[in-house]
Amino acid sequence: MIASAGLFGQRGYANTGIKQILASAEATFGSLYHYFPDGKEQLGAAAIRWSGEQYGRLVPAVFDGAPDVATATGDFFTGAAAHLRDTDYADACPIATVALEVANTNEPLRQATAEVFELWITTLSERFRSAGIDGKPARNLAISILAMLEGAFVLSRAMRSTEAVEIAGMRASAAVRTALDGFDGA
Amino acid sequence: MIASAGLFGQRGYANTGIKQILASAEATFGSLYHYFPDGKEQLGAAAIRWSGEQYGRLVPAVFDGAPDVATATGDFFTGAAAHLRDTDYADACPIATVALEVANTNEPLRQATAEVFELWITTLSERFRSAGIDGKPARNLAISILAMLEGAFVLSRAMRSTEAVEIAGMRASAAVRTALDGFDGA
DNA sequence: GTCTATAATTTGATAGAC
DNA sequence: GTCTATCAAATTATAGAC
Repeated sequence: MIASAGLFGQRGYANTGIKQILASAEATFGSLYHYFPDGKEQLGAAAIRWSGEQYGRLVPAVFDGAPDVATATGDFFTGAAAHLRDTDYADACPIATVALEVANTNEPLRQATAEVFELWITTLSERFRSAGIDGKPARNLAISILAMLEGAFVLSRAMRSTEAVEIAGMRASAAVRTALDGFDGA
Repeated sequence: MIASAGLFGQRGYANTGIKQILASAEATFGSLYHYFPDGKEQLGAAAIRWSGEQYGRLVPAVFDGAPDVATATGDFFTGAAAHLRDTDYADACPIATVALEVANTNEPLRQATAEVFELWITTLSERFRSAGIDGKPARNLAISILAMLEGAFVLSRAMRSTEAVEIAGMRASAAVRTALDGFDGA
């Protein structure tokens, strides 16, 4: 599972072969089709949901240790930039590549990615609400920040530079701080 | 070319077969390999660059008709949201899907996507500079806005809702307006 | 230059031994 | 439950007729 999730996230769904996954996981066809009778698609959906839950845990991991949600948001982007560098720009969002691939070609997988994004948005929104931001503005802020992160990942991976993630991180952090100060609720 | 660019953009590189492209373009193997001797990879690189140039033309198309660059930025996102709806969430960024797929698996194609992103950033930056924003802040603003657009595309396509693009558009427009007012240069 | 037929390889999936 | 051998289909690419 962890192997397939990693490969799907880095290379995409269509671009990752079952044999490649089996080799990476040191598993065989027999065991894979025993646990996933519907094959690649079922494995893909499970990998998406597993990645979504794992990556979502970064939110408490980062936010619990920060003095406030604006700082935490900045820290999240800083950490993402470091991880990008450490993995030679391979590890960014674990589901974005697949999400774009399957958006109009595979409805079950598309639903899995949509559920994960909704989970992340909800998780972030609750953090902002706990910090005193109203419900709707908190959700909009969460969507904005997730969009900045996802888009910055696209640019940073393609351009092999953390510049985009760093710039987006500063802007995201500033957006949260502004919302905290009550001057902006968009 | 236009057919291959459309398919690559909507379904990704690995997920789009040559036969599918030939059928969609009503062409044959003979003509394709006559113009693109190196096959799919060469076609992919050409499609990325062609898409990049075409999509880049939307910037003057939108910005020339707007009263100021902040309004133009908002208009761009509004237009993108409408186009998403019109195409059943198939048409968003023409190169993002491929960019993520190839970032760590195909260096020639990765370079093509990086060049396109750099072109778009430059194009946007010049618009902001013409509006009176300084060089470095103008580039950072362009990167931020492109990241918001790309990320919002990911969320909107996966969730089949224009919500993310609309929210990102408001924030992007506001960011440009703030930069114009000289209060912010990040 | 354009076409069809085919080659060579790889893909996801299955069968059946153990 | 796990393995290997194998299948049928699809993939990119090429050859050679026209």
